[in-house]
Amino acid sequence: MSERLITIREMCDEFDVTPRTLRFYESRELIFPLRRDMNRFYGRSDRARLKLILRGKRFGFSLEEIRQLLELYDPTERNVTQTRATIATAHDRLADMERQYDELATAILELRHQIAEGEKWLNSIQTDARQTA
Amino acid sequence: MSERLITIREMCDEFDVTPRTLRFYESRELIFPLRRDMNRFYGRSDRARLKLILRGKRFGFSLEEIRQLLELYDPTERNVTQTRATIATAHDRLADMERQYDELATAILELRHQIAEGEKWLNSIQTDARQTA
DNA sequence: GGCGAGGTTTACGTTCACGTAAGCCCCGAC
DNA sequence: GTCGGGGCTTACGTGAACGTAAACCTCGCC
Repeated sequence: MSERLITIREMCDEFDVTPRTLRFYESRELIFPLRRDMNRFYGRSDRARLKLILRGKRFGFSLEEIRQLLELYDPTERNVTQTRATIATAHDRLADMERQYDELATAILELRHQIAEGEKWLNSIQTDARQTA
Repeated sequence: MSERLITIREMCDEFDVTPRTLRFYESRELIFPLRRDMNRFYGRSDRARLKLILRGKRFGFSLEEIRQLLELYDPTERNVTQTRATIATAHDRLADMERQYDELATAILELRHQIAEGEKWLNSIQTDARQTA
């Protein structure tokens, strides 16, 4: 299938990150670009993983938590006991995310309400100004 | 109404944080406990604010972003231009949260799928073991 | 009256997730 | 040939969000 490999710069442009960030993620074993004479080349899998990494970060997960989750998405040389552990922690993360989902719904409603209140207050001030004019 | 004031220790127990954390939030002007002869006493407002702070943190917001949001929830001496700015950034945060809400829904579905795949794989291994036995 | 528990300030230490700078290699252009 | 551009490693710096230690005060209690 001749995987389309891209350089670190193309990767950075595509995902809006710095080379330092990609090398850092690699050092933490979150991505595994192909190394050819000292240079890095990123394939489809690396792009998929980076996408998941950035998404995980937006949800407030640490890189270590994300690394554990990535093991689940990656069907490389699975060991049974290892996979069991991965799935167990994945269940925990899933529970976290479901809790966060509900909380987020509540927070969004409350924030909308507060914004509406604030705007109402601003309008009342405007009205006062017009009346006293 | 004789507001029920609680000590720093009670506050810590109620929200599972350390005294250091509460003092730190105070130094960053996120909460404003009453000071009586060198001691801190927390009221209803402080508890409400701390709840919002901890929730904001779970969503990945920085303390500074949270501080700005808190201004919206707090109707103390509002200035018009100030409130306008607060509401503007609140709209941004709201957009962030709505994006995150949608992303989270997708991520949850994908994670559930991956967990199911992992469990299916584990079962297939179990079956192989039985068959080869 | 001493002392332990709980509060306070000040200040340096720590972890995470990178930023930034120094120094080196290699390659294509001028 | 050299020179700039891009990539590499190594290593120290940084901001956020606290942890932790030192040194103090004060209150209730035996």
